[in-house]
Amino acid sequence: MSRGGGSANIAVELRRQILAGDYVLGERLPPERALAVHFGAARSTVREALRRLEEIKLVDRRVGSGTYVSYRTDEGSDDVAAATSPLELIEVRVAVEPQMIRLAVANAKAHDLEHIDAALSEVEGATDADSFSRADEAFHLGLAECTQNPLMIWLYRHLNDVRGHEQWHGSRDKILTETRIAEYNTQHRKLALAIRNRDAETAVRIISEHLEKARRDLLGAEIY
Amino acid sequence: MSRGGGSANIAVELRRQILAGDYVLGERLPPERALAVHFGAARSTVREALRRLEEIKLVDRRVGSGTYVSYRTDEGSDDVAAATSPLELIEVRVAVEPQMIRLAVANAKAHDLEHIDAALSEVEGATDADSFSRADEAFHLGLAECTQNPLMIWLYRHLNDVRGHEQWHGSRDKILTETRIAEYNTQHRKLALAIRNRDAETAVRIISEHLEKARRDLLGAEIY
DNA sequence: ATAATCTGAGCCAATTTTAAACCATTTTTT
DNA sequence: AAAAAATGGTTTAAAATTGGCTCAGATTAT
Repeated sequence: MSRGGGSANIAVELRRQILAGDYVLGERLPPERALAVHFGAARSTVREALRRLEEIKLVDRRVGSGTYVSYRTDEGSDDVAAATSPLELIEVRVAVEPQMIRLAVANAKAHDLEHIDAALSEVEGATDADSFSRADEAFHLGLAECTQNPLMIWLYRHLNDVRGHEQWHGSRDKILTETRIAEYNTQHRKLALAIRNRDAETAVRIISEHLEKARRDLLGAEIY
Repeated sequence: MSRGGGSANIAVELRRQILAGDYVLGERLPPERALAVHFGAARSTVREALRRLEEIKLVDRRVGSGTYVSYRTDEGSDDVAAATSPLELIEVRVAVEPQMIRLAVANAKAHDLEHIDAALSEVEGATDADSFSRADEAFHLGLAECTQNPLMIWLYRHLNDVRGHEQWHGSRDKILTETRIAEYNTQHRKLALAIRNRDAETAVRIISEHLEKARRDLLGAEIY
């Protein structure tokens, strides 16, 4: 009981392309004659393949017009994280965080400072790169929360999403050596202190150094 | 020139660009005759594609004027927009834009500069508060695009979403007097020039003044 | 061998695309 | 204020494109 050869394979390939989003909802597939050439098959064979796709409601065929995709793919996925390089993220953080710290110093409440201290303990207790990264994200988000600015908090959550994207995990282990983690933590502690002391200039200076260091460490790692 | 296709695929491609934010709310699409050349199709075919976009309320067409995007990429940021006050938005912009401008000066390409100039004309041509606001958003987004940093562009799009939120419309007419619009436009023009001259320090100074002025105008309006 | 499938070609009917010209409105320039 | 240019709206007829269909022969799998 063979389930057809050529037409089945063509159907599978076209189905794959549609599901992969190569063709999106409403888009017209190439004409049958063109598909025939492309797949090196007879038009009748392509037609059989298209008939199957039509059967499972993946496409819709109209005489004189064409074959159209009638399947909706998930298009709302976040591809920003994928499109953003580590260096580009640092660029944005350099733009955002210094002024964010200034607002944090100005607006942090006692409750926020406690939160920061808790996050600080967390990040200082982290040993491996993975747990450090997560704790570091939480610490910086804590800084964002100090600003009391919902937009700033929302924004920083998304920066963290980008940080947490797959793409990072590769080089991260190279960057986050024990030495560097210790250095980052020194800066974290100084930063938390400066905020507690309402010392904006010192805090801004430290966060700038912090990010500059992150940038250097990153560039150093990317050489290899 | 995208895929051969026909009006359906032209519509799909334009829809994709609008949803991706390549064209922002209120921005004018290229004229039908230009799109026809670009897609290698007859004007009638492009018109058919635009007719579909109009049908689903993605664009708005005005005789003698052009085809305009009437879709705002709103998703998810609605809650933040509602929770963010005008002053809080300015705070975030103050944090983001100066460094953003620095990156813009460093990375802007000829194509971006043209885009900036077009946006500048648009914003200078605006008379009422509504069209000025939209054009102003497009102008600043153009600055973000100069950075070539996808995360920065994504970020600024969302800042624009917040700006465009209903909450603003109330006080906007009080703030955007003719005098102020003229003042803003003076700064816009100087800013565009500084970027073209690759003069980072001047550009940063102007954007800082620009935002500081916006903050002052806002605070002045909120007294009443 | 037999059955199923594929091939290649031709024709049909429906639909879309093209091309050109002209109009109405808006925008820009003079 | 007037003129020129730009832009979307409309019409028309011809040409090109496209899926639907048939059929005889070749190929392939069982």
